[in-house]
Order: sequence, then C-alpha cells, then structure tokens
Amino acid sequence: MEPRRADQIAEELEGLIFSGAFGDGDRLDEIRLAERFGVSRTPIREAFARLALSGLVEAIPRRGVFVRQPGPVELMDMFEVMAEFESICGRLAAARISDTALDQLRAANTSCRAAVDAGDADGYYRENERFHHIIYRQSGNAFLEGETARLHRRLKPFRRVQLQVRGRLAQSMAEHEAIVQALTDAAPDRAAALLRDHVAVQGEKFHHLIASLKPAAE
Amino acid sequence: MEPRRADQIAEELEGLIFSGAFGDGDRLDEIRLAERFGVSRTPIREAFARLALSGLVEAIPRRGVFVRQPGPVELMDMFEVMAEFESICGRLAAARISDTALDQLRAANTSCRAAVDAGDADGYYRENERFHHIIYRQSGNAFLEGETARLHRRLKPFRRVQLQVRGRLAQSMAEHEAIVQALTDAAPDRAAALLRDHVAVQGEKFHHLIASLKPAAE
DNA sequence: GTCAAGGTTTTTGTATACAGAAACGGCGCG
DNA sequence: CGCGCCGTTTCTGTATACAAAAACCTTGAC
Repeated sequence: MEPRRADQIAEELEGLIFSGAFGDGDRLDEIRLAERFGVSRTPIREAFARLALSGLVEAIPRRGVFVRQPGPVELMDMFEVMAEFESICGRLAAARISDTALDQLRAANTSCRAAVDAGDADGYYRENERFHHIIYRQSGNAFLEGETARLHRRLKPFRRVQLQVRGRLAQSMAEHEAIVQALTDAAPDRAAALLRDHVAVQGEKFHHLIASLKPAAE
Repeated sequence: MEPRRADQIAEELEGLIFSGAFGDGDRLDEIRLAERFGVSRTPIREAFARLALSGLVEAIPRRGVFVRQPGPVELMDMFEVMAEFESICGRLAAARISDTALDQLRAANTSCRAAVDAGDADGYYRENERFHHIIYRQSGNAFLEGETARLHRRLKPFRRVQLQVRGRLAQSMAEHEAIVQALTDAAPDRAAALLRDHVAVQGEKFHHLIASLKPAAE
C-alpha cells in the first residue's frame, strides 16, 4: 500500500480541525474515520500520533483522542509567549546577525511591501514569514529557532484573521523596518522591545476581534 | 492484556536512553525490542509515539525511529532558552503573584535550605523543583507554564550533573531568596534578570563541565 | 421514583499476518 | 579491479482478528 497514507490522513485531519469541522473537546472516532478514509484503524492511529506531536489533539489512555483547540484565553497566552519568543530571537540576533542575513531581511521587506502595494495577501504572508524566520535563524540558537518556528506555525491559522484590520499592514511594514534598523545598529534591547510589541499587537488585535465577535460568550 | 503496557515500555525506554544504553543516532529496532519486552510490535510503536512527544526520539518515515539526544551545543542552546523562559515567568509573576504563592515560595525555600543542611540531595532537587514550578504557575500564563515545565523536565537529567560543583548549592539558595524578594517587591525587571542569571549559571557550569570532561572532542 | 448492580455493547489496546519499500549482497559488465 | 544492476532479505507500514476495559442500558430493589 501507499507508504505515506498516514501522513496524508494526518494532513487532512489537520485541515478538518482548522476548518472547524471538529471543535474543541470532540472525540475522534477511530472506526468512523477509518471508514471515511477507506483504511484500517492502524494508519488512523498513526495519524493521531502525528497530530499529537503538533499539539492539535490529546490522547487520553483508554478514552480516546480528543481535539485540543485553544480557546480565547489560551490563545491570548500563546500570543503572549510568541511575543516573548520573537523578542528573545531579536535580542540574540542583534548580537549575532550576519551582513548577508541583514540583506535578506531587507529583501524580504521589499518583497513584503510590494505585495502590500499589489494587494497580494498570500504574498504578504509568505514574505512576512520569511522575514521572521530569518530572525529566528539569526538568533544563533537552533533550539530557540525550532521552538519559535513551532509556535509560529501553530498560531498561523489565527494570525490571518487579525491582519484584516484596516491599516495594520502598513503599520506592520513600518515596524519591520524599525526592527531591521535595530538589528543593523546591533541594539539588542531595542530589537527585543520592537519585536515584542510587533507581535503583542497582533495578540491585542486578536483579542479585540474575538471580543467583538462573541460578546456574550463570556 | 495489561492496558498500560505501552506506557510502561515508554518509561523503560526513556530510562534506557537517559542511562546511556542508547546513544544519539541509534536506531531502535521494533522487532528486537518487541522480543526483549515480550510483546508484539504494536505497543512498541505506541511507545515510540510517546517518546516522540517528549522529543527523545525522531521517527523518519520508511527508515525507523532514531534516538535524538542533544549534543553539547544543542544542550547549551536549551539551557539558554530555559533561562529566558524562567526570566519571562519571573517578569509576569512579579506583577501577578498572589500572597499565598509567595508564602509557598518561602516555604519551599525553607525546605530547600533544610535539605541542603541535611545533605539531602534528592530533597533539594524536589523542593527546588517545587520552587520553580510555583513561579511558572504564577506567571498567570498557562501555556507558558506548560512549555517551561516541559523544557525543565527535558533538561532534568542534565541538571543533576552540574550541581555537584562545590558551593553551588549555597549560592543557588541565596539567589532563590533574592528572587523571592524581587517578587515580593513586585519588581518585574529585577525578577526577570535574577531568574535569567540563576538558570544561565547552570548552563555555564554545565558548559565548563563538559569542556573539562572531553577536551579533545571538539 | 431513584439509585445501584449486572449484563450488553462499544471502543481502545494488542497480537498476528501480509504487502511493499529500502537496505544488502552477489553477479556480471566495462 | 571498480561500478552498476538485479535478486534477496530485512524492515516499516497496513490490514485483520482478538482481548479487555470502559461506557451504556436495562433491570431490580429500596
């Protein structure tokens, strides 16, 4: 049989969870999913293991696996941590960044601005991601880079929403340039502060958004 | 059959990896392990999934699972991140900590000192852990608490080594008291700086240790 | 009418069997 | 003598079958 069946299933399930087909606390039935995907229970269980690695589901022994989707509170917590992660990366990168990487940052920023001007949302996301990943890498700490990228990836589905606020993109671009400047000047504290605020703002915007979306929920 | 077989196997394998029976890059043979534990391959694979969650092994598709033990460089990176984690927890906790928790910190510190005086190493480790976990909790950020505890746990086997340096325990105790003072004074920056240094020192000690142990390795 | 106990059903966990891919070795060719 | 190709073997991935535990429902007693 196809060797990467379990991986594909994991991806599809990931999509289903992100799309909201499965909500927080929902139990994922092995048998139903096995029938649905036309495979046995084994690759389903394998897929569950993959999802558990990403933190999307949690397996409770003898009970089954349950969708673990962060609620508003946990999401705010995650954004707060994300801001600190980026801040640390920036602080370290300010001392360790190479000239080549600085050029790459400026290039990513230029592409980013071009995407904004062209109204190319996908392009913006892609270049924005590149920008941040360069900073992660330049922290010179592979473990930090990995953990930061991990959380970044996990928050990805929720980041899209809050960027639709008018004027945020232009402001974000300005912040990017200030960050590049701080890194160029090798100013660790400034870079750390700028990056923290840059991401923290995303969290706040997100908070306002969910607050306006469901005011009666809490 | 016993329902928690896979969990037990996972624990045993964890012990084997920590004890050095399996080194970095070693491939874990499903069949051999199945024979060794007297079970089929299925619970072994289940155990692998658990270990992968802890980051102790890495599964490469169609190749098998391999022990992923951090080398000196990665370990240093992890200690650096650990220091930043604790620092963040301290900064947030300084603003959010409760009087009850402050009392608990002082109590843990007292027990800690008693253990040091009694030469009770295990007691020291336990109370020291309690001390730090209280701070994680008091950050008021459940996600941060979880991630910090996770990394703390992962570094646990390597922490034991570096504490055997003479005089470190007493110094560590003094740092603990300074940290409690900073939290009592609600001084976020001071608490953050103290905690960062408190943990960073561990990383440095560790670095010196491995440097002295294998000078020809690099 | 409510609660508890027992049996039934559903579901997880494990064992075994099989298919397909990757690693290994021998053979032939240049 | 070195290199590449093909058959063999070993191992991962998947399917199916079975055991055991938890959830569910029914039934009986208080």
